[in-house]
Amino acid sequence: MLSLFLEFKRQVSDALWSALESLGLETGDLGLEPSQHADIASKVAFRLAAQAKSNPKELAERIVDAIELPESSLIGDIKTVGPYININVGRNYVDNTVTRILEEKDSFGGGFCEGRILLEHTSANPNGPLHVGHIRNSIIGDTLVRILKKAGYDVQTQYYVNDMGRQIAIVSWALLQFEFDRSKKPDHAIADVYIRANASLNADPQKVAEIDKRMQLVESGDVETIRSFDEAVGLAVSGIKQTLLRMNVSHDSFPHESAFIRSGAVLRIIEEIKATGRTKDDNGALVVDLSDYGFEKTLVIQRSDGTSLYTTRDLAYHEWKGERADRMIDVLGADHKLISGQLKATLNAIGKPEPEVVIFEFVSLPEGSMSTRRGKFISADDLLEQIEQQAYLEVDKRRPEMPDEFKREVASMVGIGAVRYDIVKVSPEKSTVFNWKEALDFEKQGAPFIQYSYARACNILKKAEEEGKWDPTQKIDPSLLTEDTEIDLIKKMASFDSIIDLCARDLKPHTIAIYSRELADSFNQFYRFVPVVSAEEDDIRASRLVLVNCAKIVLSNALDTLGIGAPESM
RNA sequence: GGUCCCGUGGCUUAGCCAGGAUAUAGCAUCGGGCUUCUAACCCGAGGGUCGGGGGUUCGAAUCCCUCCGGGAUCGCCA
Repeated sequence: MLSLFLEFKRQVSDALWSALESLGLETGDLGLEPSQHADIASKVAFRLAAQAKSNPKELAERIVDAIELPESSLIGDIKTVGPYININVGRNYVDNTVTRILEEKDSFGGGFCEGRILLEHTSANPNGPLHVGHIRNSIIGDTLVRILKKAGYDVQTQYYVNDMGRQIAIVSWALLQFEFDRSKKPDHAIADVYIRANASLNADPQKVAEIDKRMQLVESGDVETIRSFDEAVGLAVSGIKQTLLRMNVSHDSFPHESAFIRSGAVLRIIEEIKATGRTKDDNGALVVDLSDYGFEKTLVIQRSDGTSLYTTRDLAYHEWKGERADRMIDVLGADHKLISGQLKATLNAIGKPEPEVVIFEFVSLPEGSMSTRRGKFISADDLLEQIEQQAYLEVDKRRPEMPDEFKREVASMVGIGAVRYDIVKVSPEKSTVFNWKEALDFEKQGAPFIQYSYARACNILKKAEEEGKWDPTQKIDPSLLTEDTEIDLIKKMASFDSIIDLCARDLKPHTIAIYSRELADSFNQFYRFVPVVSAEEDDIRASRLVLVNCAKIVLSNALDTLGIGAPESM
């Protein structure tokens, strides 16, 4: 079903077009935009002033005079303010919104897109635990998944497992050299031996030959080497999965790079690229010329020892994905900008569909960039542990009378929510520096603010129910909702689906984070100024209770889209 | 050196792609509000050369050029 806001916008466009037509004016752009002065505003008078041989202010008035509105319009009033045409929604829009939220409940806000999407995110090398840089990928990726699902797409998520790269050769070698600490979470124990192995390889460069040997063996299918790679990867991935699950992130499948070697897909795609005539031999390595795509340097797709590279296997992986989805989306760190551009160009050159790539900039530490190899990182597990402890203290302070189980449950929701919100609220293209003080700060107007609004809505309904004042089946009249804060809240809720639509199109998840905060803000305004349970008249109380129920539904949907828990009490 | 991203009050940040009405919020600071549905809330105040300069335009945080600062990257790592 079309978004009410978009339907309103369409009606505004229609009304303006026909008004312009009656005035004999033409334009390609009505200059419609949301505005702080109206629900939507048009700047069209600026553009057409010259054509109409008039000044913008006068023209705006003439246009508004020429507008005719049908009886059932969602448009309320149209006014000029100087050269601007300000359009507000009408009662129909407000009433429809309430009705629609009650009907659609959990599904309110989406369902207007269709098609299959394969979205890849996180895909961190299994050489240690996820760190605070990786989870920016996970959180952006998972939020996008939730947005796209909400929009109506059939979304499958994948974590592409590097089980053949140099790092993994080092990890599997490390497991033979050093003792693996079974008492630790396996991804952390893997990092320990990986860091030791790197130090050892640095100290004695002759050992590097052993790593090269292992890479050749694994690619040629040596059973024992494959087994040892698999063991290393399995240990790391099992730990990574636990961390992701703790953050409400899950993947539908974990395709392994090696599968594309063993299926022969890598060799096939190399042949396809060769057939374009773009390849040449460069000191024994096979390289692709992408200069016509703007890449000065060639792309290596086969080493001089005949083994494949990450890029080659990634090409085969994307070919496979392209055959199974209408849209492919990859969430990648800024270090992948160049390589993903080359990947897209190569796919294009062989006539295959290209992925849409969402790039996020790095999270660094005050002392510099993070590195698993050097052991310079803050693990996601550490962050989650600390933030949940911090959250527990906050709950304990505010609700000392509640049982420990309640406190832990809320602390978990609030802590995880705070981490997810803090990360997703910032545009992906901003690079950030991790800071413990800020990461553990609950005073910011972030996830807890939104969760608290939800809990407040739940509490009102609970209280009304206890007093026998709440009957969810009762028919109400939405037109009794006339307070400014009530109308503002309803309008804000109405725009949820247009935000989902925008996010699904632009792949910018921070928009939904900002919307959710604004929604909570609107609810808090309503909460502050309008009594619900204690409202004097029965029919007004009933319609306000319905409004609270609507807010509960939309807040819950928004939180769900952010992957943040919605506590009924906190 | 080339290429890409970022630069908005003390700090964090929206708006920029599709240029227009007093530049968005939060934190911090200062002041006010709990006998009324949980104050993880609400109200108010101060605080901004939108990195610098130039250009396009009736109009630039937004588009173009240039410089400065930060991040990323520049074939057989991923």
